[in-house]
Amino acid sequence: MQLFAYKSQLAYGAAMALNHAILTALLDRDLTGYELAKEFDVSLGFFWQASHQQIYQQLKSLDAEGLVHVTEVPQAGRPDKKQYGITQAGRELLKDWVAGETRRKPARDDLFVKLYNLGDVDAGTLKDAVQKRLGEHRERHALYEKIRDRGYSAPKSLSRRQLGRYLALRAGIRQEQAAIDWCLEALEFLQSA
Amino acid sequence: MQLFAYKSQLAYGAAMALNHAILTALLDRDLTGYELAKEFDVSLGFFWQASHQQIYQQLKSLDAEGLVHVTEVPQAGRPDKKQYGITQAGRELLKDWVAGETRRKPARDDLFVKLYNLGDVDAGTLKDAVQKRLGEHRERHALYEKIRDRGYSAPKSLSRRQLGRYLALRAGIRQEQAAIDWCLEALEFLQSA
DNA sequence: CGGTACATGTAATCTGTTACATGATTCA
DNA sequence: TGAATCATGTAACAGATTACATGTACCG
Repeated sequence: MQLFAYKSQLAYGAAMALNHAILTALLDRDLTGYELAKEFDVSLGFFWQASHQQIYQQLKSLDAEGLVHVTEVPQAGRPDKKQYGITQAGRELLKDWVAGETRRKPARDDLFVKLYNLGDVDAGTLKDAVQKRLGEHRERHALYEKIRDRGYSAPKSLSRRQLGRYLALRAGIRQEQAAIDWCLEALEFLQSA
Repeated sequence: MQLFAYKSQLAYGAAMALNHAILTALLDRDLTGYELAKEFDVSLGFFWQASHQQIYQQLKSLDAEGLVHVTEVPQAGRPDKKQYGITQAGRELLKDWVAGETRRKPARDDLFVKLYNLGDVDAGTLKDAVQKRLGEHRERHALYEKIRDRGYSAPKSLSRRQLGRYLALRAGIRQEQAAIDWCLEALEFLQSA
């Protein structure tokens, strides 16, 4: 019964879900739900976002499946906390997942769907949306570069573990740069539209 | 009661959903569910993907909300079809949506989460995943360029409607190019890891 | 006194995916 | 005969979002 539930949810090659991201975060060190939520606001969260509500629910089910273990830590003055760590079963599941199929998530960006409406709406509205997006991409790009400068100044001599994170960061930097370039191009066209 | 349901689902500034993409597709001309599904395999579907199952369900609820109208077209020899068109209410809702907030979808790409596992798994596995991804991006990039060459050779003299589509396509081209460049960079690093 | 950080959760709803289901026509 | 195209759907489930809920400690 347990086995069946396990198989159906997290079998080899299963689609990516928050579960795998949480287990990945726990490879480094044991974390509380709260700390995990913070991790998903930065770093890993740049590539897989999740809210604290989602995280607490997933931790419960990961625990039920034996993929993480919990230690309750009583605290004076503040709420008790639960520290989660990855189990051997969790590590094995992660490895299988990494070795399995990697599918691209279907693209879903409303800005581009909105652009399909350009013939029927005020161009200024869309120009503003692109302008706003430009700001967001610039901000994110700057953040990524800051992280790179601080922690990855010598990419050729990184540990395997660090290299993975560095490559993900490089992907982020390139994505943001491409988005910035596109916004500038689009704004030029929209200027005269 | 009707109004309440309408408000809660598609109010001004509401989050993007398939509904808006469907209404956008219907701006051009009336379509059947089947044709919409095909549209979501190309063109609009590059920026907002959807399966036929989802589309048929959404069409039903869009009809119930008066945002589209249906004409049943009996056919000899093949199944009858239902042709959908956007209503005035649908057009207004779309306009409000375009004018409303445009939020970035949270990034969720399992490839990058997998890279965080590089310290604990065989590098070859991840190299293969990046290699595969490279092929997908190259294919998609080539497709976008083909579409551009065929329909948008003179971008400076496009109609407003065409310009919107062109800019979305340009975004796609830039995204794919950035992804290709990243894959090549990553492969070089993973070669020696 | 108000805001932020710490700390954890439930419930309802919405959205998307996968599996299942049917049936004719055309082309190789 | 078998695959592709046309044509439409239901049901179950998985995953994500939003709203709601609670309470302490510390800093300004």
